[in-house]
Amino acid sequence: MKKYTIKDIAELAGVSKGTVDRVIHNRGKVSKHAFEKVNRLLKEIDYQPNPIARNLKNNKVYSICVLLPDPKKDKYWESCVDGIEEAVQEFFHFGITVKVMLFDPFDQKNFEKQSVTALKLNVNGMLLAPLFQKESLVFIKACEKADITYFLFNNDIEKRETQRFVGQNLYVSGRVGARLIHKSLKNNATVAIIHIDEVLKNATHMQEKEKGFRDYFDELKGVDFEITTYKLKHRNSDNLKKTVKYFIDTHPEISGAFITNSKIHLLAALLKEENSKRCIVGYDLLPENVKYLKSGVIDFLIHQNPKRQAYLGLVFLIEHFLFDKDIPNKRFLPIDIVNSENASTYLK
Amino acid sequence: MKKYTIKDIAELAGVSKGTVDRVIHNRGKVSKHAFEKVNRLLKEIDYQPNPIARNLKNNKVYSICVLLPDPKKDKYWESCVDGIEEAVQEFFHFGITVKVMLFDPFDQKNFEKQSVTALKLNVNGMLLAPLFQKESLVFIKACEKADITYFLFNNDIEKRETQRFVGQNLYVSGRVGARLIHKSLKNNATVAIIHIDEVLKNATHMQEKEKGFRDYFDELKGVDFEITTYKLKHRNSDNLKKTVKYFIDTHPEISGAFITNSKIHLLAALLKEENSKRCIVGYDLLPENVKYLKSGVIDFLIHQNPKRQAYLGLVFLIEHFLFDKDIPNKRFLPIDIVNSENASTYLK
DNA sequence: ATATAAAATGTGTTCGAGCACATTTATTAA
DNA sequence: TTAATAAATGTGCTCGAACACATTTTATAT
Repeated sequence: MKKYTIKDIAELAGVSKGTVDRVIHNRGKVSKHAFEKVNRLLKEIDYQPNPIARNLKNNKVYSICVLLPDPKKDKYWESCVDGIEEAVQEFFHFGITVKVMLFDPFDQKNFEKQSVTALKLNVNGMLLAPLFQKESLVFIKACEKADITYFLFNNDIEKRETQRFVGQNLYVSGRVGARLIHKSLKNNATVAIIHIDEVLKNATHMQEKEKGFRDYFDELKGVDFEITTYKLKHRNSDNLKKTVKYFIDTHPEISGAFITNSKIHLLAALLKEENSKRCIVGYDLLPENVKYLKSGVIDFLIHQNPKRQAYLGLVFLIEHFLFDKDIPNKRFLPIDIVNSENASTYLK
Repeated sequence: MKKYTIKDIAELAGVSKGTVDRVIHNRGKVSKHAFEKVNRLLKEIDYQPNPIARNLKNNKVYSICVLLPDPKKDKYWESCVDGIEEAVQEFFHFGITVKVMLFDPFDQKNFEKQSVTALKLNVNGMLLAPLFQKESLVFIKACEKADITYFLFNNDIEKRETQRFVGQNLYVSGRVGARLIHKSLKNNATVAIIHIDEVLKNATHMQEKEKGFRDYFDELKGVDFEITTYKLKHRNSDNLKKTVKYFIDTHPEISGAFITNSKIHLLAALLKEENSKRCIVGYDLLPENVKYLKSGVIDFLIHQNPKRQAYLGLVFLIEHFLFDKDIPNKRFLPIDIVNSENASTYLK
């Protein structure tokens, strides 16, 4: 398995390396005869340019902006920063500049403001967690207009032409939660789907999870689960706690609960002791959540792997710029089920 | 954040790049004065050589041998080949040669024979799945003597000085299985640990899983699980089926079963219909196993990710040779819990 | 036929690290 | 002091792709 270089191809075709280069890059200024001869050889040999040499000379500097929610406002996003860091480290020598911009996940206006600033940075690529549907769509259109290559992670948005997305299939994710609760509770039980502190207008991802959850139970035969959806929504965290407590006190019949985001610790904090007759399933390996998982209050967490999502999204953009790789269409990541025993294997 | 080159350092220190090079690689022939000046600068700047340029010139060709069980004899190993393929593809241009050697996982003599052949290949590195404890230890000693850098994957072996291993923590893996069964069956049940078709003398990995499984239940309070270990061992697959069938017929009281390897489909084939009062947990996403997972006969599979294990093991060796990276000590991979709903997210 | 433009092809430099070899400077022996 | 030797330092080439620029060949106009 020989490694062919441009020089090898040139010699085989009886031309100079300049001509081979022109053929490879379609720069024109090549006679039909030479073009065909070289092209045939390239195909025959399945020539792959040496990626090492290719990037040595590369004096271009590509800039990418990552637009994601402020981890201070929602800890879920903390590990994304690690993933971005990792990718930056990995491609440091290739001339990649990454600028991280944060926005308030509870404030559309702030997102709009930050996205306008991001556009002004005049970057080559944009990695975005499109929390707000409508505003994100506007932003993406603006990126297209400004010839900025964009990529989405965490959640997808509807009504898009392109398919540039990395993350989990949230519908399937809801089904996974349903299966876990079903297997734990057996037939006949009262189950709650709980959306905590979400702006539902924009949170189609919550709805996707709910749909998957409900579909799973709808498809079952011979069992009788009663499923109700609850929305606990408050900005103020003290208020939220009161609401959750009230909710728990007034719903003693619920034996299974599916909390559709990482806020599950707010509910777990009020449940305290382990109860093997109950099944509580939620999302994400926040330290708070893992604590309740290990103490047995939470039974399962679904790991959305935000770190890997951010890492991969960034790497896709970088490799597109550096190596002309195609940007992938909808890359779905594994949906990891975590219990008290395997939690530690996912943390670092 | 400027990218410093050897030339930059040389200019700053007022010496030639040759001197800087000698300092970096400790080749000597440098005056104390120059050495210190350059070294101070290197540290101050935190100089990192450009990995691209570094490998361009590299005319050395490193060879690695992968010694793993024949996937034809045990399908578990099939996906390892994909992982190896992936790594080879990724590092093709860096001058890496990989030779895969297969051995019969049920025949120690064959392993010994193949390992002797492998040693004769005169490779730089060796990636090994050390199924047979004693023989593998002998082989590793031989590698050390022949100055071959080795790395282990899938299972570790005892009594080694070095810690070069990538795979899962099998003790933890057993605990994960136990937690799944515990959560599904609640208090009081009869549970079986089943080792199918294993040569136990060498299969310390089975024992690790069993220990984790039992420890989990031993640590529980106020519950009464009865746990029994069964060994179903036959080379001939027809015989095995008969044994399994006999086992099932004579143990109707068992409501939970933990099968410690990928052979779980042999048992599942005889269980047929779904039963929500039962909990069957096993290992690995073989097509056969996934089939029974989706039909509800198997409740959970623990994914050992052999593809990633082989991939990472190979990459560690390659990066050690190419970039002088340290070989990692015991890299434990996540233990993935798979049910009927998230299975597809792990398959390609 | 010859000048001129256009097309095709070839040549040479660059990127950064690594290493062989050339050159300069310091040290020791005669 | 000078020659011989050792130590220290500098120079220049290589890897493969990319691209600017030089040169040659072909086509077109006068």
